[in-house]
Amino acid sequence: MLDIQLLRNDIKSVAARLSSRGFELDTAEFTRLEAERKTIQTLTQELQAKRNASSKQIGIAKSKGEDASAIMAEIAHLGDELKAAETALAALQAPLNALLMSIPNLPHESVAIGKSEEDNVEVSRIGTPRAFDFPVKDHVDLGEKLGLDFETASKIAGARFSLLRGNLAKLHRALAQFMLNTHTDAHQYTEVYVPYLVNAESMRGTGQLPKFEEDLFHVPRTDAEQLYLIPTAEVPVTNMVRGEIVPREQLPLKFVAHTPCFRSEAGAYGRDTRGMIRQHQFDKVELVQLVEPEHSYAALETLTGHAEAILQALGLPYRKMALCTKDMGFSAAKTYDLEVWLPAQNTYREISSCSNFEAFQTRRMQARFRGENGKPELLHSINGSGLAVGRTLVAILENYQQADGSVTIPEVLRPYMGGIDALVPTAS
RNA sequence: GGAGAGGUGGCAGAGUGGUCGAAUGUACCUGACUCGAAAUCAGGCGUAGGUGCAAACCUACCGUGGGUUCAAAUCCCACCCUCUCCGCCA
Repeated sequence: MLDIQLLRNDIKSVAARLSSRGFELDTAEFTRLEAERKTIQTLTQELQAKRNASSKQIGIAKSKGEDASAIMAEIAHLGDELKAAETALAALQAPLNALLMSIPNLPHESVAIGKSEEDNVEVSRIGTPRAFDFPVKDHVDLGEKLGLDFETASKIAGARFSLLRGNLAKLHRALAQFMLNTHTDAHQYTEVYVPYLVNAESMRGTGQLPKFEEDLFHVPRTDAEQLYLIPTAEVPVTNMVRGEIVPREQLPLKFVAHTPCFRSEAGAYGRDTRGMIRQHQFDKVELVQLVEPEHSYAALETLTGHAEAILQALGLPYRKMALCTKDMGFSAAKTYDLEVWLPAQNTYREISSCSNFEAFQTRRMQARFRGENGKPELLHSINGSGLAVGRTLVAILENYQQADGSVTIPEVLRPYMGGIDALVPTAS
């Protein structure tokens, strides 16, 4: 959510910055609603003030045993008038608030203006894709004999689910463990274990609601509030500070969580249907930081570096992309995507997305700290995948495959794998 | 699942219809005393919003949402959450 003051004071430049990301702000509508709101709010408050003053007089008169019927007669008509004003005000504030909630974040000034993902800027390219002297297989073909089973998953649940067996499942677990240990030990994040089902308020806090309801899995309950399956650990972790005023000396807050993520992929029919690139359920290790505003862009750089450190330790070639205005998510002010090399697709594919949301999320959730002057100020939130576990597994399979269909296990993962150095295909 | 208790300011805790945005304590800030500190004394100390150049004034908020009333922290209804005991349970 943007600061409404910004819209009141300088809606033209806000609209200009928003149009760079393809969002056309209805400035006429906002200005109209806002002008009406001002009039009606002032009127409402005047009526309330009158009522309060008179009620006080009645109270004083009665406590002295005097007759208050004169004052009471004077404001007898006030009730209906006030009720009408309050109703009118509420009827204005609802659409005003809905409009405000539907406006995406302003892109940071360093973000390239673009029309599509074609305009994203490559910041760096690390590692060299390996030269293969045999025809490369993709992770589906490789996985067939290594324990990757889509048929059974689809029998159990349906399309866009996967099932892992044996050492492949263990490798998946090893990746998550390795990432968690690296972030807690080397990068000083606090590990948290969080709910995978959250309430609507939390979804509003991080920006999934009200606009992206169709992307979420719902869990209706007969005798209780509806819950949602988390699409990313960003939701429960960032909402830890919802409504809190964090003591300044505790900042920055740095959390890491390993959770499954659930996405309906409603708008993705037909895209990435092969393999485990795009699933309804996948695991992710998520990094979240809550920092003072002046440090948030530095924090975005270091957090992105923490995600990169995993790719580097695993020896996976990747590139770092600075997303252009059009390709960024709704809540982000600036985003880096990390894209890992997938030899079978002969391309780089997103494996991590690291964003600075500035105060966009924390304003919605009123997550604050006490600034130098003692006044509460909004925190900035930053998060990023460090990394998506399923896609990392895919990258390992494809980049570390051997001619015989086996897959070498990267050095750093072997301690988590009981010392074995390769996944070996089954005979059949 | 059954029975009960309760949600008030950073914390504790009073307040059952009227000068209550809320006593008191504590924490915190400022000042006085002190060489300094402690103790003591005095003052200050919630959040959001509106009008205004400002000073200031006004409005809302006592778990959430409705309702009754001239007036609600206080009465009524619904919901959410927490705690205790019993039962069940990974």
